[in-house]
Amino acid sequence: MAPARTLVIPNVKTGAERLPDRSALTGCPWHDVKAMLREVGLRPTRQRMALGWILFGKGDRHLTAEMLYEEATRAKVPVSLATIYNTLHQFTEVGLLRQVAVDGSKAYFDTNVTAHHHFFVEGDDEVLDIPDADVIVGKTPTPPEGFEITRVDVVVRLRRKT
Amino acid sequence: MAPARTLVIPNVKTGAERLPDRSALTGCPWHDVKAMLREVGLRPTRQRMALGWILFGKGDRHLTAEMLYEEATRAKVPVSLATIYNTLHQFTEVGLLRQVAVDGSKAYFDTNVTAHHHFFVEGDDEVLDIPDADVIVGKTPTPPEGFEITRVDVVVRLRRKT
DNA sequence: TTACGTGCAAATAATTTGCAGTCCC
DNA sequence: GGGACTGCAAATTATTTGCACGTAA
Repeated sequence: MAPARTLVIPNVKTGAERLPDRSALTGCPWHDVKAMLREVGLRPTRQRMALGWILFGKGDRHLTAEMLYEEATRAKVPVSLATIYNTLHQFTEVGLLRQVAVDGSKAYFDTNVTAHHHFFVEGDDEVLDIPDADVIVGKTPTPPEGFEITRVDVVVRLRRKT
Repeated sequence: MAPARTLVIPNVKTGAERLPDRSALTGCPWHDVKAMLREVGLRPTRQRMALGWILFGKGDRHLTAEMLYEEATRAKVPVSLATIYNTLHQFTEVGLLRQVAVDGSKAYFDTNVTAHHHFFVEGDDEVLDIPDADVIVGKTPTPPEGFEITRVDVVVRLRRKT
């Protein structure tokens, strides 16, 4: 009997609560990104448009700043690394992205901001979404006195079979 | 055969002056640091002894390299940061420590190497163990073809109640 | 003795910041 | 035009490395 999802993640968000509507992103990416930026109150500049396009133009992605920089460069979009970092953080603040801490060294940004968890492939340093129904946190632990839970992150670390 | 010898720690002037009962070393089956190091094949040098003492002398701990460095310095144990890093990694390799990736920026080392999960206090950047029975990963997800699971990490992020 | 350890300082890697110049509204 | 945005380079932070010297077995 498929019990209802046990995973309950208290999604305590400050400020703007609504998740940006990306349902229409299948259409003209350029137009969509501009609307998306307007919606969250970010000025649709050339570089933010281009980065938004790269980020949200092809499904769920997990990128580091460096990866996005290379991709932008490859796409002939001249953006500085500093702007990449700024943009990633701004997008995260307004809820367009989610930062995931899978690996100690670098920060990954996830275009899927709904509640879900991750595989992390050791060695390749690759991040994958875990299919939604696949991980269940049975019992959310009781936080210590005076604290509240902001998020529960599950990282399933993988290695290539020998 | 002499019984387990007193560990010689140079001039420890912190509050924890007394020699801890080694039988109470939670998660550490060895009876003293020297034996512990021998057992894992590491030469018991002065600095490794001192760091092992600090790490395993008082229950489960979550330390960064910087924290351990400061504590060693405070305890009048002259150790360089490079040696701290070397030692932490060597200890991790032989299974005395476990590295936890809770926060993107710095690496935490946990003296509790048994299977368990963590609270992470945002802002304070503090790491706490979650009581053993408190989190249950109900269903381990199926890894993608060709991969096997090495570990499942659960991080429950906390914030101070306002 | 001699290989393993250690300290120091310089080298990397990831990210942030200061500030002058640029561009959207 | 003015304030938001961007780029560059220099600054920070966390960690690693190269190499001469020290020390446990």
